[in-house]
Amino acid sequence: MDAFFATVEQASKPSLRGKAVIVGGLGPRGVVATASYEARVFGVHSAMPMAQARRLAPNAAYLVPRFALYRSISEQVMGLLRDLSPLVEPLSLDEAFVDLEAGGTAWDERSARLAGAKLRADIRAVTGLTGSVGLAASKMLAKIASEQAKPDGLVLIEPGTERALLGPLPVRTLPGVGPATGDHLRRAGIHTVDELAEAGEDELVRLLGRAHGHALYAMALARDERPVVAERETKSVSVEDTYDVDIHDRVRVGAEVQRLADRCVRRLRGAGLSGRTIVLKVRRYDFSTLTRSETLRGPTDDPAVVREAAARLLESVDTTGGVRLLGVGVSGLADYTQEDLFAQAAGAREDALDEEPEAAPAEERQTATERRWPAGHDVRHAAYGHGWVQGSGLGRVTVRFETPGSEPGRVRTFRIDDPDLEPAEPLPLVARRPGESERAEAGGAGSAGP
DNA sequence: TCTGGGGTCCTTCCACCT
DNA sequence: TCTGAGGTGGAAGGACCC
Repeated sequence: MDAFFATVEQASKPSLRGKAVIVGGLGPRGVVATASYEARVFGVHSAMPMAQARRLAPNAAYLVPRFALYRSISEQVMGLLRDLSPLVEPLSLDEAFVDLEAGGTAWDERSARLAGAKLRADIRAVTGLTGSVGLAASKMLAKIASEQAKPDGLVLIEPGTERALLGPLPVRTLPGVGPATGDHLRRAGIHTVDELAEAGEDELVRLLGRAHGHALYAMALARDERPVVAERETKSVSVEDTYDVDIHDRVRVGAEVQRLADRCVRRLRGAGLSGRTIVLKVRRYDFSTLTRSETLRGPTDDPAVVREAAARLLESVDTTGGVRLLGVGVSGLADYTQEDLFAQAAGAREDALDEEPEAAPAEERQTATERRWPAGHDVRHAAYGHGWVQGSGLGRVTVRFETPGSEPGRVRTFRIDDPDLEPAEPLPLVARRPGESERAEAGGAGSAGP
């Protein structure tokens, strides 16, 4: 999908179409999750600090992500992919590999192009959004082709042309070559994929280590035999929070770790999992990050056990100077627990989790009324109907009244405690016609969160 | 300028065992 | 009895991806 989060927001908000839209964390330490193509013209891109984005594109629309909505649209698209083949490997909410051969698509250029074109048309019909398709003989090449196809295109790499196509490209084009590896190679005088291949396997292993060196050499020769894997087991579950202001108070740090442990266990249980290794992550005031971990005798999903382990791990960490991020994770996962066998926790197994619904820390410092109006979220007004929050502050909330199918709408401002105004569910991006398929129904606003 | 959140995989080091 | 090799598991850190 093209600039997925930003495109969804433009589709649901007519006044933002053709405009610079930036989705991400809006706090003082937020970063850009997705920038619309209009915003990229100003130099804004993913992972950029939000403060920098605001300087580059001061007039862009800034919105917080609505993951529940993105997830529901993602499910619609993944459904279309599974219509093509049983072998679908999702990479993220907006990207997946599909093994067309396993789905019965004939192994020739024309059939592949037809399948890709039909998919793009289906995605547009079902979601109203554009998607790009890369067709090639391997996952690496399909990925590169899809990058070249963006936005709203289809690129096919013909068998036999792979090395000629890859050769002149910068090494950073290859998946797995990030800033650090890119720098490393540049210092060794390697800039293009051709130069990577010329360097030879031994040299790459010497430079980058065994696994990375072998893998990169194979990719430079356009060799990639990795199969499309439909089911991937989860290996770890973790939660983390970056705080708007560094935390210095050791007691508060301890309390935050306990909250994170509870949140992590809630996620763990939600997935029907338990785990043996508890990991504490601390990012200090100077951005140095350290982790401490402890492996239990058996897997647990007991909040008390995870809390205790996290607290023990925290004891070995110096937090003077302040912490900007805390995280708690569980790995070594299993789908059973051994509490009964090993009695990790003395005393009764308590389920304090359900009793204390907790708020996200970024929201914690806001008042209850302010918290109801995050920028970009949907609302309904008793008199004016459906709209979305354009901004709020100083006791006021500004709402633009429009829907995915309407013309750009008008803006009105209300008091944040206006009784006629309430949060609303997102509307479907594509109007449903009578008798439309189950999938469009299931993927619509119905399953999206508040 | 000042760096999110949720993951995966790899490397290095160390302890322990055979 | 001492020493070394090699495997394994855990801990910690780093790179990368979206």
